[in-house]
Amino acid sequence: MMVTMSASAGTPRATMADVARAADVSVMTVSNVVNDRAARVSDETRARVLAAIDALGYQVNVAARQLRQGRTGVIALAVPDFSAPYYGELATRLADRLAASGLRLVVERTGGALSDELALLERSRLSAYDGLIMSLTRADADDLAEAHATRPVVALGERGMSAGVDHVAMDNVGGARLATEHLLARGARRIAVVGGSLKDGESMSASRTRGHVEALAAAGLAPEPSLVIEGGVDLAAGYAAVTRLADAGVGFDAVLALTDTAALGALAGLSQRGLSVPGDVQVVGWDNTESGAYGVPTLTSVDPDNERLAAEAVRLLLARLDGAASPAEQVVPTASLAVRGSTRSGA
Amino acid sequence: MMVTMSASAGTPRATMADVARAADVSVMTVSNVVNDRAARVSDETRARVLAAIDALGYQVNVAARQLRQGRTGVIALAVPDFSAPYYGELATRLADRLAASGLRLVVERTGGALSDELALLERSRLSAYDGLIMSLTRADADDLAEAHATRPVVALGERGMSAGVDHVAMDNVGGARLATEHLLARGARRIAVVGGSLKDGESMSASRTRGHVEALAAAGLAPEPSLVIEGGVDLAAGYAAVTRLADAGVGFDAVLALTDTAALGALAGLSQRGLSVPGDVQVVGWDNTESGAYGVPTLTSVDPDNERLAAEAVRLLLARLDGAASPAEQVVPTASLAVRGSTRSGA
DNA sequence: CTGAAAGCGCTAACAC
DNA sequence: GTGTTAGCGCTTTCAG
Repeated sequence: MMVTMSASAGTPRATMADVARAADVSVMTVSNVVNDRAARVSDETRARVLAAIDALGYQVNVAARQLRQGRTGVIALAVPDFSAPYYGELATRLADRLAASGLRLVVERTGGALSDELALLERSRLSAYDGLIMSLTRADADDLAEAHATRPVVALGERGMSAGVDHVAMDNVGGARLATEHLLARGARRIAVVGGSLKDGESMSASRTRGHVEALAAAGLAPEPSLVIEGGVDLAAGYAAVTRLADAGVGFDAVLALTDTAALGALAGLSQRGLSVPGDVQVVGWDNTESGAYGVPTLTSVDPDNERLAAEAVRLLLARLDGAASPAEQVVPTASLAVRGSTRSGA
Repeated sequence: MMVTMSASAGTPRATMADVARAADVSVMTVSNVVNDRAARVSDETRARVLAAIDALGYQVNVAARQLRQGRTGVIALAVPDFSAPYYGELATRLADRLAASGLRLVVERTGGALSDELALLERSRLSAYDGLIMSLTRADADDLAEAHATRPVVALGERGMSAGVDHVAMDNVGGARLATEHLLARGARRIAVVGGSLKDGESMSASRTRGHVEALAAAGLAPEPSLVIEGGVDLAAGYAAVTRLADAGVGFDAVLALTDTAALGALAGLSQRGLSVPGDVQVVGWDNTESGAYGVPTLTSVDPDNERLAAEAVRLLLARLDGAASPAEQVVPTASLAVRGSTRSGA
């Protein structure tokens, strides 16, 4: 361990009043310079003010500005979990698009509990942002409506919601049908659903499982409950699911994992058990992440149309920031399938 | 697309004055209730105030509070890139530890450019946070010192810095030596360094490459420039590096990738080329991420001691928030090697 | 083009 | 226990 010079937190900041004094103008003129209200200040005054700003190292106090005008220029993205690559890719897409409108993105973690998701909506926290994009897993329409958010909120992802909140949803049922049809066409007959749930409802797990069951039914097959593995959709869950099935002697010839992350965990588990993909077991993931595209083997995955999801979320949010008071919209991009090496070729 | 009820941004918020009026007390009493200054308000008054708060749906205005007391309870983590799993895991560890001290973590992206890293340090942006943990790639000691941050800053990661800023560094040279010795002991003789650089300096690439070269030298081997692949350390870079080497007919029997992400890309590229790991080519990554532990095959990786990195970063930051004016510290946890299936067993 | 006054919502410091 | 005063740093409004 090395020890070097002091690391104190710096000088007390200069205020607009300090700058005004140094430049021998009023604070209002400083404010006009800082905010580029061009028409309102002469070139020569501006130069003097800028020099003073530079000399004092002045920076505006965002808290004061926000208190006065109520805006921050920052949008928050709330995700259940920092670690899943999908959310990282989502954040990247959103940040790029928002930057084009002069807005900054920061990412918060909700922890995936209902109470955490609602806490973010409390005005006390939301007020630090101009708007919120929320990747929901627990909260639903009624929760959001009750929360009476004071800033525009766009819900993203899983749940079928209908009321009061702009929502960019995923094509959960359609995507699961596509994936299942693809597997059936390639000879799979016993498909394990990692992260699935046979419960009713609009949760991500339930609606994707429903799409899967519909596709089975269309092919004259009945779902088998022992192949629907409830639990998480992270790496460990995918790994554990295939390992447990194999240990229990439950036969299966395909895996539909409800996230790419779970699918990668399943690939690891299958490899560990000496099962080949796609020879012994075919695997389909969900989200079409880059991490899946670089899997071994490369991962066939449901593509929820990530670019469109991001584009719509930003469009809806910008419209609200612009003051739009139109009814809430629900947008559901159509899912497709990105076919790669983890499922067999040909039909 | 569906259209439902209105999604306006909600009611104008109630202020403390509104609550005070409703409860027939002063704003100061409301403030005391809201901030749990227990001793200063009777149970009966408190109940009345809480009822009013509930009835009006009051929430404190954080901007006003911040303007007054200068603190926000929020710590920012700045990372070059939202997508790399390593940063997600880092954010998770930091958020958990900070939560134990009642602090919230938000994640910002710097984009990995020097100007972006410095922009975050500008007081105008930093003032929204009580402190900043910065995963540096471009900025160094002098840059940070010049930035005169107004809040405590802890630098994290790659660069060897020495002055003025608390810094939790990685054991770049030591980790690279360990990894290289491990590969040499298992029979590797031609080790490709993905993301490496033979330039001088303290950059992540340069210092890890230096450790690698030192280990080669200790074994009486000379580095071969054609095996040091400059460029990125993401999935695509790892994939492209091994693909190009194979196409060019440059023989290699091992890969030292400077991140797990690049290593996973390399695994994908090797698999695609029909090369077996660890039979034909052994692979070592860096960061010891969960994503590597679930690779196919599971990834041997340099473990920078992630838990300790997070713990030290939080410890240093909390000390500064507490007002510590001690000299800047530099902490360098010792790296170790997590040995898994991508390198051969035995010695 | 420039400035003075008022106040955003809150809390520290001090009365009572 | 509770209230009063003052002011954090900025921008809106209106007067010059």
